[in-house]
Amino acid sequence: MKRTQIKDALQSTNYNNPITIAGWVRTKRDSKGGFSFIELNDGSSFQNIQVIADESIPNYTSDILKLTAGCSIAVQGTLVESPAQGQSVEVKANSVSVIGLADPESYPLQKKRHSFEFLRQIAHLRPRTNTFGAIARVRNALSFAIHQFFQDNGFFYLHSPIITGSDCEGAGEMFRVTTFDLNNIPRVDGAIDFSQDFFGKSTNLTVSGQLEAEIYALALGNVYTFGPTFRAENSNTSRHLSEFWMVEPEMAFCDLQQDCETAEKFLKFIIRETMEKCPDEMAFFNKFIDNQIVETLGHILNSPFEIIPYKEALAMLQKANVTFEYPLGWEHGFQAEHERYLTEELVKKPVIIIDFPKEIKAFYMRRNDDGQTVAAMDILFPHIGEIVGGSQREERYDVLKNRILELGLHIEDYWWYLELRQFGSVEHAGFGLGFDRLVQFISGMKNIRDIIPFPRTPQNADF
RNA sequence: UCCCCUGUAGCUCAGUCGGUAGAGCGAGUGGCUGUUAACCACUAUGUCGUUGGUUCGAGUCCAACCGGGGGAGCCA
Repeated sequence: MKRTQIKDALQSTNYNNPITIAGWVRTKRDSKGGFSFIELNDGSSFQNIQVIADESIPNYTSDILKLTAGCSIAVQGTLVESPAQGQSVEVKANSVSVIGLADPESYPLQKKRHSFEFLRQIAHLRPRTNTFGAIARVRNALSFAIHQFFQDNGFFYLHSPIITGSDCEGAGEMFRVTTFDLNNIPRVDGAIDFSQDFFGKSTNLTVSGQLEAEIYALALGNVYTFGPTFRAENSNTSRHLSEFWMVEPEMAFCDLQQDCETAEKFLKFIIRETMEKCPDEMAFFNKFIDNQIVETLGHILNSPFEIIPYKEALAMLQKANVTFEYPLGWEHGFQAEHERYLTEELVKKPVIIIDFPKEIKAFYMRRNDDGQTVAAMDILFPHIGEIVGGSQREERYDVLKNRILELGLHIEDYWWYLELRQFGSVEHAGFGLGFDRLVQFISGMKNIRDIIPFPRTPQNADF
Protein backbone atom coordinates (compact mmCIF):
# COMPACT_ATOMS: atom_id res chain seq x y z
CA MET A 1 0.00 0.00 0.00
CA LYS A 2 1.34 3.42 -0.89
CA ARG A 3 0.60 5.56 2.11
CA THR A 4 1.72 8.79 3.68
CA GLN A 5 2.99 8.44 7.23
CA ILE A 6 0.88 10.41 9.66
CA LYS A 7 4.01 12.18 10.90
CA ASP A 8 4.44 13.65 7.40
CA ALA A 9 0.74 14.28 6.83
CA LEU A 10 0.56 16.39 9.99
CA GLN A 11 3.38 18.61 8.79
CA SER A 12 2.17 18.89 5.23
CA THR A 13 0.64 22.06 3.83
CA ASN A 14 -0.25 20.30 0.62
CA TYR A 15 -3.94 21.04 1.17
CA ASN A 16 -6.83 19.78 -0.97
CA ASN A 17 -4.74 17.05 -2.56
CA PRO A 18 -5.36 13.30 -2.41
CA ILE A 19 -3.76 11.37 0.43
CA THR A 20 -3.77 7.77 1.68
CA ILE A 21 -3.10 6.97 5.31
CA ALA A 22 -3.38 3.80 7.36
CA GLY A 23 -3.16 3.01 11.02
CA TRP A 24 -4.96 1.95 14.17
CA VAL A 25 -8.04 3.68 15.52
CA ARG A 26 -7.39 5.28 18.89
CA THR A 27 -10.91 6.58 19.38
CA LYS A 28 -13.95 7.54 17.35
CA ARG A 29 -16.68 10.09 17.96
CA ASP A 30 -19.93 9.89 15.98
CA SER A 31 -22.05 12.88 15.16
CA LYS A 32 -25.73 12.43 14.44
CA GLY A 33 -25.15 15.10 11.85
CA GLY A 34 -24.14 12.14 9.73
CA PHE A 35 -20.38 11.97 10.16
CA SER A 36 -17.70 10.58 12.44
CA PHE A 37 -14.36 11.73 13.77
CA ILE A 38 -11.69 9.02 13.80
CA GLU A 39 -8.44 9.53 15.71
CA LEU A 40 -5.90 7.53 13.75
CA ASN A 41 -2.35 6.66 14.82
CA ASP A 42 0.18 4.77 12.72
CA GLY A 43 3.09 4.91 15.16
CA SER A 44 5.13 7.25 13.00
CA SER A 45 4.64 10.04 15.49
CA PHE A 46 3.18 10.69 18.89
CA GLN A 47 0.32 12.65 17.34
CA ASN A 48 -2.87 11.19 15.94
CA ILE A 49 -4.48 12.57 12.83
CA GLN A 50 -8.21 13.28 12.75
CA VAL A 51 -10.17 11.66 9.95
CA ILE A 52 -13.63 12.99 9.01
CA ALA A 53 -15.85 10.33 7.51
CA ASP A 54 -19.43 11.17 6.51
CA GLU A 55 -22.47 9.12 5.60
CA SER A 56 -21.94 9.57 1.87
CA ILE A 57 -19.25 6.90 2.11
CA PRO A 58 -20.96 3.63 1.03
CA ASN A 59 -19.84 1.54 4.01
CA TYR A 60 -20.53 4.30 6.56
CA THR A 61 -23.26 2.41 8.40
CA SER A 62 -21.91 -1.09 7.84
CA ASP A 63 -18.28 -0.41 8.79
CA ILE A 64 -17.38 3.06 9.97
CA LEU A 65 -20.01 3.34 12.68
CA LYS A 66 -18.76 0.02 14.06
CA LEU A 67 -15.13 1.05 14.37
CA THR A 68 -13.69 0.87 17.86
CA ALA A 69 -10.32 1.41 19.50
CA GLY A 70 -7.70 -0.92 18.07
CA CYS A 71 -9.21 -1.50 14.62
CA SER A 72 -6.85 -1.09 11.69
CA ILE A 73 -8.06 0.90 8.70
CA ALA A 74 -6.83 2.53 5.53
CA VAL A 75 -8.23 5.90 4.50
CA GLN A 76 -8.21 7.52 1.09
CA GLY A 77 -9.17 11.15 1.12
CA THR A 78 -8.06 14.74 1.00
CA LEU A 79 -5.75 16.58 3.32
CA VAL A 80 -7.56 19.72 4.46
CA GLU A 81 -7.09 22.55 6.91
CA SER A 82 -9.18 21.88 9.98
CA PRO A 83 -12.06 24.28 10.54
CA ALA A 84 -12.09 23.53 14.28
CA GLN A 85 -9.76 24.01 17.22
CA GLY A 86 -7.42 21.25 18.32
CA GLN A 87 -5.62 20.37 15.10
CA SER A 88 -4.35 22.28 12.10
CA VAL A 89 -4.89 19.59 9.49
CA GLU A 90 -7.22 16.65 9.11
CA VAL A 91 -8.17 14.12 6.46
CA LYS A 92 -11.56 14.28 4.79
CA ALA A 93 -12.20 10.67 3.83
CA ASN A 94 -13.48 9.52 0.44
CA SER A 95 -13.20 5.88 1.39
CA VAL A 96 -12.42 3.97 4.55
CA SER A 97 -11.50 0.31 4.32
CA VAL A 98 -11.43 -1.82 7.41
CA ILE A 99 -8.33 -4.01 7.48
CA GLY A 100 -8.73 -5.64 10.87
CA LEU A 101 -11.43 -5.33 13.52
CA ALA A 102 -10.76 -5.37 17.27
CA ASP A 103 -13.69 -6.64 19.33
CA PRO A 104 -14.25 -3.97 22.00
CA GLU A 105 -15.49 -6.58 24.48
CA SER A 106 -12.18 -8.41 24.45
CA TYR A 107 -9.59 -5.87 23.24
CA PRO A 108 -7.63 -5.14 26.43
CA LEU A 109 -6.60 -1.56 25.67
CA GLN A 110 -9.27 0.88 26.71
CA LYS A 111 -9.50 4.55 26.14
CA LYS A 112 -8.28 5.19 29.65
CA ARG A 113 -5.10 5.07 31.63
CA HIS A 114 -3.76 1.60 32.42
CA SER A 115 -1.23 0.63 35.05
CA PHE A 116 2.23 -0.31 33.78
CA GLU A 117 1.91 -3.60 35.65
CA PHE A 118 -1.16 -4.49 33.60
CA LEU A 119 0.44 -3.41 30.34
CA ARG A 120 3.45 -5.60 31.05
CA GLN A 121 1.12 -8.60 30.81
CA ILE A 122 0.10 -7.54 27.31
CA ALA A 123 3.50 -6.69 25.90
CA HIS A 124 2.21 -7.57 22.43
CA LEU A 125 -0.28 -4.70 22.56
CA ARG A 126 1.36 -2.12 24.81
CA PRO A 127 3.38 -0.43 22.03
CA ARG A 128 0.02 0.88 20.79
CA THR A 129 -0.27 3.10 23.87
CA ASN A 130 1.03 6.64 24.09
CA THR A 131 3.69 5.81 26.65
CA PHE A 132 5.15 2.73 25.00
CA GLY A 133 5.00 4.21 21.52
CA ALA A 134 6.90 7.22 22.84
CA ILE A 135 9.50 5.00 24.53
CA ALA A 136 10.04 2.99 21.35
CA ARG A 137 10.68 6.16 19.36
CA VAL A 138 12.99 7.60 22.03
CA ARG A 139 14.91 4.33 22.15
CA ASN A 140 15.33 4.53 18.41
CA ALA A 141 16.46 8.16 18.47
CA LEU A 142 18.93 7.48 21.26
CA SER A 143 20.37 4.45 19.44
CA PHE A 144 20.85 6.46 16.30
CA ALA A 145 22.46 9.34 18.23
CA ILE A 146 24.94 6.91 19.79
CA HIS A 147 26.04 5.65 16.39
CA GLN A 148 26.14 9.18 15.06
CA PHE A 149 28.38 10.42 17.86
CA PHE A 150 30.89 7.64 17.42
CA GLN A 151 30.83 7.69 13.62
CA ASP A 152 31.41 11.45 13.66
CA ASN A 153 34.31 11.08 16.08
CA GLY A 154 36.42 8.44 14.37
CA PHE A 155 35.14 5.29 16.10
CA PHE A 156 34.47 1.97 14.39
CA TYR A 157 31.43 -0.10 15.33
CA LEU A 158 32.66 -3.46 16.60
CA HIS A 159 30.50 -6.59 16.76
CA SER A 160 31.75 -8.29 19.87
CA PRO A 161 30.62 -11.90 20.32
CA ILE A 162 27.43 -12.85 22.14
CA ILE A 163 28.70 -16.33 22.96
CA THR A 164 31.94 -16.35 24.90
CA GLY A 165 34.32 -19.05 26.01
CA SER A 166 36.15 -16.73 28.36
CA ASP A 167 35.81 -17.45 32.02
CA CYS A 168 37.57 -14.23 32.80
CA GLU A 169 34.86 -11.65 32.32
CA GLY A 170 34.11 -11.64 35.99
CA ALA A 171 31.19 -9.22 35.90
CA GLY A 172 28.50 -11.36 37.44
CA GLU A 173 26.68 -14.65 37.02
CA MET A 174 26.52 -15.92 33.44
CA PHE A 175 23.99 -17.84 31.37
CA ARG A 176 25.37 -21.13 30.15
CA VAL A 177 25.21 -21.99 26.44
CA THR A 178 25.02 -25.71 25.70
CA THR A 179 23.50 -28.25 23.33
CA PHE A 180 23.77 -31.04 25.89
CA ASP A 181 20.70 -33.18 26.51
CA LEU A 182 20.07 -32.01 30.05
CA ASN A 183 18.73 -35.44 30.97
CA ASN A 184 21.91 -37.12 29.84
CA ILE A 185 24.95 -34.93 30.39
CA PRO A 186 28.29 -36.56 29.45
CA ARG A 187 30.57 -37.00 32.44
CA VAL A 188 34.08 -38.15 33.08
CA ASP A 189 34.78 -39.30 36.62
CA GLY A 190 31.67 -37.43 37.74
CA ALA A 191 32.73 -34.10 36.21
CA ILE A 192 30.86 -32.70 33.21
CA ASP A 193 32.77 -33.45 30.01
CA PHE A 194 32.57 -30.17 28.12
CA SER A 195 34.81 -31.55 25.36
CA GLN A 196 31.64 -33.24 24.06
CA ASP A 197 29.61 -30.02 24.09
CA PHE A 198 28.95 -28.00 20.93
CA PHE A 199 32.01 -25.80 21.22
CA GLY A 200 34.18 -28.42 22.89
CA LYS A 201 34.41 -26.25 25.97
CA SER A 202 32.23 -24.48 28.51
CA THR A 203 30.54 -21.44 26.97
CA ASN A 204 28.31 -18.63 28.21
CA LEU A 205 26.44 -15.55 27.04
CA THR A 206 28.58 -12.45 27.26
CA VAL A 207 28.43 -10.14 30.26
CA SER A 208 30.58 -7.49 28.58
CA GLY A 209 32.25 -6.81 25.25
CA GLN A 210 35.03 -4.81 26.82
CA LEU A 211 37.87 -7.29 26.56
CA GLU A 212 37.17 -7.89 22.88
CA ALA A 213 36.84 -4.14 22.36
CA GLU A 214 40.34 -3.71 23.83
CA ILE A 215 41.69 -6.09 21.18
CA TYR A 216 40.25 -4.02 18.37
CA ALA A 217 41.10 -0.67 19.96
CA LEU A 218 44.72 -1.84 19.94
CA ALA A 219 44.44 -2.24 16.18
CA LEU A 220 41.88 0.27 14.91
CA GLY A 221 42.37 3.01 17.49
CA ASN A 222 38.84 3.87 18.56
CA VAL A 223 36.02 1.32 18.57
CA TYR A 224 32.67 0.87 20.26
CA THR A 225 30.35 -2.03 20.88
CA PHE A 226 26.59 -1.65 21.16
CA GLY A 227 24.74 -4.87 21.74
CA PRO A 228 22.89 -7.13 24.13
CA THR A 229 24.46 -8.26 27.37
CA PHE A 230 23.34 -10.99 29.73
CA ARG A 231 23.51 -11.31 33.49
CA ALA A 232 22.07 -14.27 35.37
CA GLU A 233 21.95 -12.41 38.68
CA ASN A 234 18.86 -13.00 40.75
CA SER A 235 18.23 -9.31 41.11
CA ASN A 236 14.67 -8.18 41.12
CA THR A 237 14.68 -4.42 40.97
CA SER A 238 13.36 -1.58 38.83
CA ARG A 239 16.88 -1.03 37.47
CA HIS A 240 17.97 -4.55 36.50
CA LEU A 241 17.33 -6.80 33.51
CA SER A 242 18.73 -10.22 32.72
CA GLU A 243 19.13 -9.13 29.10
CA PHE A 244 20.01 -5.52 28.46
CA TRP A 245 21.87 -3.34 25.97
CA MET A 246 25.23 -1.84 26.66
CA VAL A 247 27.46 0.65 24.86
CA GLU A 248 31.21 0.20 25.35
CA PRO A 249 33.69 2.51 23.62
CA GLU A 250 37.38 1.74 23.86
CA MET A 251 40.14 4.14 22.85
CA ALA A 252 43.84 3.57 22.23
CA PHE A 253 46.39 6.24 23.17
CA CYS A 254 43.90 7.48 25.73
CA ASP A 255 44.22 8.18 29.45
CA LEU A 256 41.60 8.55 32.16
CA GLN A 257 41.23 12.28 31.66
CA GLN A 258 40.46 11.91 27.95
CA ASP A 259 38.14 9.05 28.84
CA CYS A 260 36.16 11.37 31.14
CA GLU A 261 36.08 14.14 28.55
CA THR A 262 34.80 11.77 25.87
CA ALA A 263 32.13 10.34 28.14
CA GLU A 264 30.85 13.80 29.05
CA LYS A 265 30.78 14.95 25.44
CA PHE A 266 29.08 11.70 24.46
CA LEU A 267 26.35 11.87 27.10
CA LYS A 268 25.55 15.49 26.35
CA PHE A 269 25.39 14.85 22.61
CA ILE A 270 23.07 11.86 22.76
CA ILE A 271 20.75 13.48 25.30
CA ARG A 272 20.53 16.70 23.31
CA GLU A 273 19.94 14.82 20.04
CA THR A 274 17.19 12.72 21.54
CA MET A 275 15.43 15.74 23.03
CA GLU A 276 15.59 17.52 19.68
CA LYS A 277 14.38 14.53 17.67
CA CYS A 278 11.53 13.64 20.04
CA PRO A 279 9.93 16.88 21.27
CA ASP A 280 6.40 15.45 21.44
CA GLU A 281 7.59 12.41 23.37
CA MET A 282 9.61 14.52 25.82
CA ALA A 283 6.66 16.84 26.38
CA PHE A 284 4.50 13.81 27.12
CA PHE A 285 7.01 12.35 29.58
CA ASN A 286 7.33 15.69 31.30
CA LYS A 287 3.56 16.02 31.63
CA PHE A 288 2.56 12.48 32.58
CA ILE A 289 5.63 10.57 33.79
CA ASP A 290 7.99 12.97 35.59
CA ASN A 291 7.34 16.69 35.54
CA GLN A 292 10.95 17.46 36.44
CA ILE A 293 12.57 15.54 33.63
CA VAL A 294 13.03 18.25 31.00
CA GLU A 295 14.44 20.59 33.62
CA THR A 296 16.79 17.90 34.96
CA LEU A 297 18.06 17.05 31.49
CA GLY A 298 18.53 20.72 30.64
CA HIS A 299 20.55 21.14 33.81
CA ILE A 300 22.80 18.25 32.84
CA LEU A 301 23.36 19.66 29.34
CA ASN A 302 24.32 23.05 30.77
CA SER A 303 26.58 21.91 33.60
CA PRO A 304 30.25 21.04 33.31
CA PHE A 305 30.63 17.65 34.99
CA GLU A 306 32.60 17.91 38.24
CA ILE A 307 35.59 15.58 38.53
CA ILE A 308 36.26 14.55 42.13
CA PRO A 309 38.80 11.95 43.33
CA TYR A 310 37.24 9.22 45.46
CA LYS A 311 39.28 10.33 48.46
CA GLU A 312 37.89 13.87 48.29
CA ALA A 313 34.35 12.67 47.66
CA LEU A 314 34.64 10.48 50.74
CA ALA A 315 35.85 13.45 52.80
CA MET A 316 32.98 15.61 51.54
CA LEU A 317 30.44 12.97 52.54
CA GLN A 318 32.06 12.42 55.93
CA LYS A 319 32.04 16.16 56.61
CA ALA A 320 28.39 16.46 55.62
CA ASN A 321 26.11 16.50 58.62
CA VAL A 322 23.98 13.60 57.50
CA THR A 323 23.32 10.18 58.94
CA PHE A 324 23.50 7.52 56.26
CA GLU A 325 22.02 4.08 56.60
CA TYR A 326 25.23 2.49 55.39
CA PRO A 327 28.65 3.35 56.83
CA LEU A 328 31.17 5.40 54.94
CA GLY A 329 34.71 4.14 54.65
CA TRP A 330 37.64 3.89 52.28
CA GLU A 331 37.05 0.21 51.68
CA HIS A 332 33.23 0.23 51.62
CA GLY A 333 32.71 2.05 48.35
CA PHE A 334 29.69 4.29 47.89
CA GLN A 335 26.13 3.12 48.29
CA ALA A 336 23.29 4.49 46.20
CA GLU A 337 22.38 6.88 49.03
CA HIS A 338 25.93 8.28 49.13
CA GLU A 339 26.08 8.76 45.38
CA ARG A 340 22.75 10.52 45.32
CA TYR A 341 23.61 12.83 48.22
CA LEU A 342 26.86 13.77 46.55
CA THR A 343 25.40 14.62 43.16
CA GLU A 344 22.03 15.98 44.33
CA GLU A 345 22.91 17.88 47.50
CA LEU A 346 26.62 18.59 47.69
CA VAL A 347 27.58 19.25 44.08
CA LYS A 348 24.14 19.65 42.51
CA LYS A 349 25.28 18.55 39.07
CA PRO A 350 26.73 15.46 37.37
CA VAL A 351 29.82 14.19 39.14
CA ILE A 352 32.67 12.06 37.86
CA ILE A 353 34.37 10.20 40.68
CA ILE A 354 37.88 9.03 39.78
CA ASP A 355 40.75 7.13 41.39
CA PHE A 356 38.95 4.46 43.34
CA PRO A 357 40.57 2.15 45.91
CA LYS A 358 41.98 -0.77 43.96
CA GLU A 359 40.26 -3.28 46.24
CA ILE A 360 36.77 -2.34 45.09
CA LYS A 361 37.47 -2.24 41.35
CA ALA A 362 38.26 -4.76 38.61
CA PHE A 363 41.69 -6.32 38.03
CA TYR A 364 42.22 -4.70 34.62
CA MET A 365 42.06 -1.09 35.81
CA ARG A 366 45.34 0.81 35.70
CA ARG A 367 47.18 1.13 39.01
CA ASN A 368 47.94 4.71 39.99
CA ASP A 369 51.35 5.82 41.22
CA ASP A 370 50.14 5.95 44.83
CA GLY A 371 49.80 2.17 44.73
CA GLN A 372 46.44 2.43 46.52
CA THR A 373 44.08 3.54 43.79
CA VAL A 374 43.23 2.69 40.19
CA ALA A 375 42.39 4.97 37.26
CA ALA A 376 38.66 4.26 37.30
CA MET A 377 35.77 6.65 36.86
CA ASP A 378 32.05 6.55 37.64
CA ILE A 379 29.69 9.19 36.30
CA LEU A 380 26.84 9.96 38.68
CA PHE A 381 23.63 11.69 37.63
CA PRO A 382 21.19 13.36 40.00
CA HIS A 383 18.21 11.11 40.87
CA ILE A 384 19.61 8.01 39.20
CA GLY A 385 23.15 7.56 40.45
CA GLU A 386 25.74 5.74 38.39
CA ILE A 387 25.08 5.97 34.67
CA VAL A 388 28.58 5.29 33.30
CA GLY A 389 31.51 3.31 34.64
CA GLY A 390 34.91 3.24 33.01
CA SER A 391 38.64 3.16 33.47
CA GLN A 392 42.06 3.44 31.97
CA ARG A 393 43.23 -0.14 31.43
CA GLU A 394 46.43 -1.54 32.85
CA GLU A 395 48.76 -1.64 29.84
CA ARG A 396 51.96 -2.66 31.71
CA TYR A 397 52.55 -6.38 31.33
CA ASP A 398 54.24 -7.00 34.67
CA VAL A 399 51.81 -4.90 36.67
CA LEU A 400 48.80 -6.62 35.09
CA LYS A 401 50.26 -10.09 35.52
CA ASN A 402 51.06 -9.46 39.16
CA ARG A 403 47.57 -8.16 39.79
CA ILE A 404 45.99 -11.26 38.23
CA LEU A 405 48.19 -13.50 40.40
CA GLU A 406 47.56 -11.36 43.46
CA LEU A 407 43.81 -11.85 43.08
CA GLY A 408 44.21 -15.59 42.58
CA LEU A 409 42.68 -15.58 39.08
CA HIS A 410 43.52 -18.34 36.60
CA ILE A 411 46.38 -16.73 34.72
CA GLU A 412 46.14 -19.19 31.82
CA ASP A 413 42.67 -17.88 30.96
CA TYR A 414 44.18 -14.44 30.31
CA TRP A 415 46.94 -15.44 27.90
CA TRP A 416 45.69 -13.36 24.99
CA TYR A 417 44.79 -10.43 27.21
CA LEU A 418 48.35 -10.45 28.53
CA GLU A 419 49.87 -10.83 25.04
CA LEU A 420 48.22 -7.55 24.06
CA ARG A 421 50.56 -6.04 26.69
CA GLN A 422 53.59 -7.81 25.26
CA PHE A 423 53.17 -6.80 21.64
CA GLY A 424 52.95 -3.09 21.01
CA SER A 425 51.05 -2.23 24.18
CA VAL A 426 49.71 1.30 24.44
CA GLU A 427 47.78 3.18 27.05
CA HIS A 428 44.06 2.84 26.45
CA ALA A 429 40.77 3.51 28.19
CA GLY A 430 37.05 3.07 27.80
CA PHE A 431 33.72 3.07 29.55
CA GLY A 432 30.38 1.31 29.64
CA LEU A 433 26.92 2.83 29.43
CA GLY A 434 23.78 0.94 30.34
CA PHE A 435 21.60 1.85 27.38
CA ASP A 436 18.28 0.93 28.97
CA ARG A 437 19.11 2.86 32.10
CA LEU A 438 19.77 5.93 30.01
CA VAL A 439 16.42 5.53 28.26
CA GLN A 440 14.89 5.13 31.71
CA PHE A 441 16.57 8.31 32.89
CA ILE A 442 15.65 10.38 29.82
CA SER A 443 12.00 9.32 29.92
CA GLY A 444 11.60 9.53 33.69
CA MET A 445 10.09 6.02 33.71
CA LYS A 446 10.26 4.33 37.08
CA ASN A 447 10.76 0.72 36.01
CA ILE A 448 13.32 -0.53 33.48
CA ARG A 449 10.91 -3.33 32.52
CA ASP A 450 8.80 -0.67 30.84
CA ILE A 451 11.78 0.65 28.87
CA ILE A 452 12.79 -2.46 26.93
CA PRO A 453 10.22 -3.97 24.54
CA PHE A 454 10.30 -7.46 26.03
CA PRO A 455 11.90 -7.54 29.47
CA ARG A 456 13.77 -10.64 30.61
CA THR A 457 13.98 -10.86 34.38
CA PRO A 458 14.15 -13.73 36.86
CA GLN A 459 11.03 -15.87 36.39
CA ASN A 460 9.92 -13.93 33.33
CA ALA A 461 10.73 -14.49 29.65
CA ASP A 462 7.28 -14.10 28.12
CA PHE A 463 6.71 -12.93 24.54
C1' U B 1 18.71 -13.82 48.15
C1' C B 2 16.56 -10.62 52.34
C1' C B 3 12.67 -7.03 54.19
C1' C B 4 7.87 -4.68 53.44
C1' C B 5 3.21 -4.09 50.78
C1' U B 6 -0.46 -6.30 47.74
C1' G B 7 -4.14 -9.88 45.03
C1' U B 8 -12.25 -8.14 44.80
C1' A B 9 -16.09 -6.74 37.65
C1' G B 10 -12.49 -5.92 31.24
C1' C B 11 -9.28 -1.79 33.96
C1' U B 12 -8.35 1.30 38.62
C1' C B 13 -10.00 0.61 43.32
C1' A B 14 -13.60 0.80 47.95
C1' G B 15 -15.64 -2.95 51.08
C1' U B 16 -16.33 -0.50 58.60
C1' C B 17 -16.98 -4.72 64.10
C1' G B 18 -16.94 -11.57 60.48
C1' G B 19 -23.47 -11.55 58.45
C1' U B 20 -23.38 -14.09 51.05
C1' A B 21 -20.44 -7.56 46.80
C1' G B 22 -20.01 -1.71 45.43
C1' A B 23 -18.05 2.91 42.77
C1' G B 24 -15.56 5.23 38.77
C1' C B 25 -13.74 4.23 34.09
C1' G B 26 -14.40 0.89 29.98
C1' A B 27 -18.37 -2.04 27.24
C1' G B 28 -23.63 -2.42 25.25
C1' U B 29 -28.33 0.25 24.01
C1' G B 30 -30.76 4.95 23.26
C1' G B 31 -30.34 10.41 22.97
C1' C B 32 -27.44 14.82 21.60
C1' U B 33 -23.39 17.28 19.37
C1' G B 34 -17.40 20.10 14.11
C1' U B 35 -16.34 16.47 17.94
C1' U B 36 -11.46 15.98 20.24
C1' A B 37 -10.07 12.45 27.90
C1' A B 38 -16.98 14.59 24.23
C1' C B 39 -21.63 14.84 26.97
C1' C B 40 -26.66 12.80 29.09
C1' A B 41 -29.83 8.44 30.35
C1' C B 42 -30.39 3.27 30.91
C1' U B 43 -28.33 -2.03 31.04
C1' A B 44 -25.03 -6.18 32.21
C1' U B 45 -20.84 -7.25 34.88
C1' G B 46 -17.91 -11.40 39.69
C1' U B 47 -14.72 -19.12 40.98
C1' C B 48 -13.32 -12.01 46.02
C1' G B 49 -5.34 -15.52 43.57
C1' U B 50 -5.21 -21.09 45.22
C1' U B 51 -5.60 -24.78 49.01
C1' G B 52 -6.60 -25.78 53.87
C1' G B 53 -8.09 -24.08 58.87
C1' U B 54 -11.11 -21.23 62.81
C1' U B 55 -16.49 -20.06 62.99
C1' C B 56 -23.51 -21.11 63.06
C1' G B 57 -21.50 -17.92 59.15
C1' A B 58 -15.15 -15.75 55.90
C1' G B 59 -13.89 -10.88 50.57
C1' U B 60 -12.89 -9.82 55.91
C1' C B 61 -9.39 -13.80 60.88
C1' C B 62 -5.12 -17.77 60.67
C1' A B 63 -1.47 -20.95 57.79
C1' A B 64 0.91 -22.56 53.44
C1' C B 65 1.58 -21.90 48.38
C1' C B 66 1.26 -18.96 43.74
C1' G B 67 1.28 -14.12 41.23
C1' G B 68 2.31 -8.72 41.26
C1' G B 69 4.69 -4.29 43.27
C1' G B 70 8.27 -1.42 46.28
C1' G B 71 12.97 -1.28 48.90
C1' A B 72 17.98 -3.50 49.88
C1' G B 73 22.21 -6.17 48.08
C1' C B 74 24.75 -7.15 43.31
C1' C B 75 25.47 -4.20 39.20
C1' A B 76 24.77 -1.41 33.92
